[in-house]
Amino acid sequence: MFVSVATARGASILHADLDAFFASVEQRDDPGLRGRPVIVGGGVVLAASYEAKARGVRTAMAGSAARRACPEAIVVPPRFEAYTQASRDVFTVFHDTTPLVEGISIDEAFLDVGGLRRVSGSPPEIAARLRRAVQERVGLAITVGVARTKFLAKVASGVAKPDGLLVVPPDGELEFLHPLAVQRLWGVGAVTTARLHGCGLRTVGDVAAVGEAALVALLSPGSGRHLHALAHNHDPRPVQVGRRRRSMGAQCALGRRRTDLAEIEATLAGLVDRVTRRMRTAERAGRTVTLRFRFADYTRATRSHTLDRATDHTDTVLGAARRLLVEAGPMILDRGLTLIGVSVGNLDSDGETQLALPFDQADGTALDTAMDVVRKRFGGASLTRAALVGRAAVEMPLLPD
DNA sequence: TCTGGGGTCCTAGGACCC
DNA sequence: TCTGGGGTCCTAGGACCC
Repeated sequence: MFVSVATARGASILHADLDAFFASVEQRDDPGLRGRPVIVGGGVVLAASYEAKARGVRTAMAGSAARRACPEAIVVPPRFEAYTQASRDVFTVFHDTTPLVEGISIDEAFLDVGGLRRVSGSPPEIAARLRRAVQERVGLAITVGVARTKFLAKVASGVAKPDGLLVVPPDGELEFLHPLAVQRLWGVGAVTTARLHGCGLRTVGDVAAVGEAALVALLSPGSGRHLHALAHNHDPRPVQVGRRRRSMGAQCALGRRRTDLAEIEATLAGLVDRVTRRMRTAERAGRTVTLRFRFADYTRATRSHTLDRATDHTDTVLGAARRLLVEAGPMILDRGLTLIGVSVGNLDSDGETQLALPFDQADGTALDTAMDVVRKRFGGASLTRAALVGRAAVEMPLLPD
């Protein structure tokens, strides 16, 4: 594990987000699709080009509804290998910009460029150069938000889409934030939006004007405090380098036809094989096997079992999955299974982890700060080596006791 | 309109231990 | 015989994200 500590000054966090990613890759690779409404995916919309979005097509919309909204749309099947490669190419550009990159998903990442001012220029300059580099080297449009915190940088890129750049200056944060709709807050989805609207809270400013206790009472302790902090622009989370996934899974929609347990078991075996192969490739092992079910009425259920020790063996995972399936058998037959998934969680961490921590003072205290954070986060882990990297980062490999 | 295939994090209750 | 508080782990459900 490594820990890096970077100075936080000014608006130095970038949130870079590719525009309509899957659809943009399709338009890049097939000139005949450029400028036209493109839908990726058949049964459900995985991605829509901006031309299709302008006609009301939305991600996750049912394919039939999308075709009704936009009959002239060109529907193409997804090419996941092409998207994975494009993502790798874009992340190479990110890593050429700064070592402090936190990948969020296949098409977005946070970059901390606070320590690069003397070498590479101001964060807005770096952001503009990053956008040009992604366009020139990968052929894709990317939107970048620049702010003092991750949350604001993400909100900024959301507002700036598509193909935009938006800088939120440190002295203009609340003026930017408070007029926005509550849905712009990270973690506020349909359910929370409805609850807030029910109380007459429609903008971030409205939420900020309500006390934390009221938000906690309305939502839950966790999300109430979270929302209160964001509305008041408190987001101390650092850019974390090298976060590893905590679970790996695979799932398969079965359609509405009746299936028997033997058929489901065969599907499950295929899913387990897929997941454990990926685990072995990634050199990860896990302990908790979870089955995920979705039923004809779109209700869901999960069943899980935690093994004594972590494994990546197909047969071990399959054995646990089969037992869970048998236990769930009556429920499945009763409610009509339409989707089955399996995932393995509790993945051990056997490699390097990097944290980037903001700190206010010069390099001497950076190390102390980092060690405090590491002790809190990793408990018994001990620091074995520390090295200064550049002017603003400290890297420390850790070994468990 | 009738829904894919990935993931993350939070909450809450119960078992179990000291 | 009747009784505490705190902590961790496991399971299940749910909201949310891309």
